[in-house]
Amino acid sequence: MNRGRPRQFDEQQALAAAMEVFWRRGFEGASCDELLSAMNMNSGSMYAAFGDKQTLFDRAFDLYCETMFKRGIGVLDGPGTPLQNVRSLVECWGEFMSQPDCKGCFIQNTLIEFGKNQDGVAKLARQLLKRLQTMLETKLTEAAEAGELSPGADPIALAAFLVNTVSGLNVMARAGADSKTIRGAVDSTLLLLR
Amino acid sequence: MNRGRPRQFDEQQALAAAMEVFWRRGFEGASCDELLSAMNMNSGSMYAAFGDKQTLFDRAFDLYCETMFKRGIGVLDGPGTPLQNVRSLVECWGEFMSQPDCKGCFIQNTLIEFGKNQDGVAKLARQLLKRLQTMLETKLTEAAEAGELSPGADPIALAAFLVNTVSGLNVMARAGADSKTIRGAVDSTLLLLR
DNA sequence: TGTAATCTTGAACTGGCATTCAATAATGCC
DNA sequence: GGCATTATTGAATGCCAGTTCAAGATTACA
Repeated sequence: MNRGRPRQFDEQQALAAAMEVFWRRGFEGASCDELLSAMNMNSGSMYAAFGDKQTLFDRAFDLYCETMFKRGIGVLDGPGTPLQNVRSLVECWGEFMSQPDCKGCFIQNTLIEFGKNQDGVAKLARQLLKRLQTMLETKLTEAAEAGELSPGADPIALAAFLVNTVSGLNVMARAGADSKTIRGAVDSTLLLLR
Repeated sequence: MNRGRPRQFDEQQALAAAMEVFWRRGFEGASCDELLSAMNMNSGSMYAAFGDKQTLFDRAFDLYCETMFKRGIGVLDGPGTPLQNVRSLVECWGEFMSQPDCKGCFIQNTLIEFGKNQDGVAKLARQLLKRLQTMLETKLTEAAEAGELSPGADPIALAAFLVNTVSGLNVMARAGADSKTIRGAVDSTLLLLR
C-alpha cells in the first residue's frame, strides 16, 4: 500500500503520553525533552508528525476534552433526578481531586496558565467552563422546578458557585491539600444542593 | 555619611513595581526586561541590589504577604461578631476579584505556579493558606459556640470550604469571569455562613 | 535490483532569556 | 584636587529550550 518506512509509533498512544506530561507540567513547564521521552520519539519524528509544541499541546488538550469533559457530562445526564446528578458530579470531582498524585483538571490548569488570552486554547477552555456552567444552570433549574431545591434557591447563582468550587478543588489538589480538607470542602458544598 | 554614588531608585518603590509584574505574570512569565522597565532600573543595578530574579521574586512576594494578607487578617479580627467578620472577609474577596483588570491573589497564583514544590516560596504559600484555614476554623468555632451558625454546622469543614472558595474565585477572576458570575458564587457561599 | 517515498536519528542551529562585566559617573573623605 | 567607594549603563556572555536538517534506515513498487 503505502510506500516509505512505516511509523514506529502509534499516534494516539504518543498523544496520550504527551497529554499526561502537559497535564502535569503545563505548556511552559513541559520541556521537549520530557515530552519526547514520554512519547518515546525523537524530535524529528515528533515535528514531522505534529508540527510544533503548540500544535501538539492543542491536540493533547482536545484529547483530554474528548475524554474527561464528556465523562463529566455523562454523569450529569445519568439516571436519577436532576439534583441527584449534580450531587454525583460534585462527588466525582471530590474523589478525582483526592487521588494521591492528582494532576488536577487539565482544562482548569490550562485556564490558569493562559488566563485571559484571546486566542486558541485559552478561549476553548473558557468556552468549556461556560458550557459546564450553562449545563449546571439547566440541571439546577430542572431541580428547582421539580421541588428538589429549598424554596428561594437561585439556580444561576448555584451554578456559578459550583464552577467556582471545582476551580477551587483543582487548586487545592495541585497544592497538595490533604484529602480531609478536600472532603470538607465537598461536604460543605453539598449542603447547598438540597 | 555614606561614600559613593547615591542610589537613583527607591528600593521599596522598585520592589512594589516588581511585585505588580510578578503578580500579573508569575515568575516564569515575567521577563527581566519587563521587570527592569517597570522598576525603571538597569540590569546591573537590579542584580547589585537584589541578587537575582528568584530573590527579587521572594522579596516581592514577602511584600505582598505583609500588605494584603495582613489586611485580610484585619478584617477577620475587626469589630463585629465572629460570623460577621468571616462574612465580611468573603465579601471582600468577592469585591477584590470583581475588579476590572484583577490580577487575582498573588499567594494563590504562586501556589498554582509552584504547586507541590518542597522549597522556598511554594512552601511559604502553602503555610499561609494553612494559616488562613486555621484562623477561619477558630473564628467559625467561636461563631458556632456563640450560636451564630445553624446547629450541626461543621466549622472545620466550613473553613476548608472557604479556602476552597477563595481559590476558586482567584481562578475565575484570572480567567476573566464576569462580575455576575463571581457575585453568584459569593452569594451562594454566604448562604452557608449563617 | 533500483528508485521513490517515508520515517528515524541525533547533532547542529537559533533565539530568547537571565546574568555578568568593564567602563563610566557621582558622591564622601583626606 | 586626589582617592576610595558605590551606582549606573548597556553591550557581551552563556545557557537552555524549541526547532531544523542532513544522513541513514526501511518500506512499496517497477
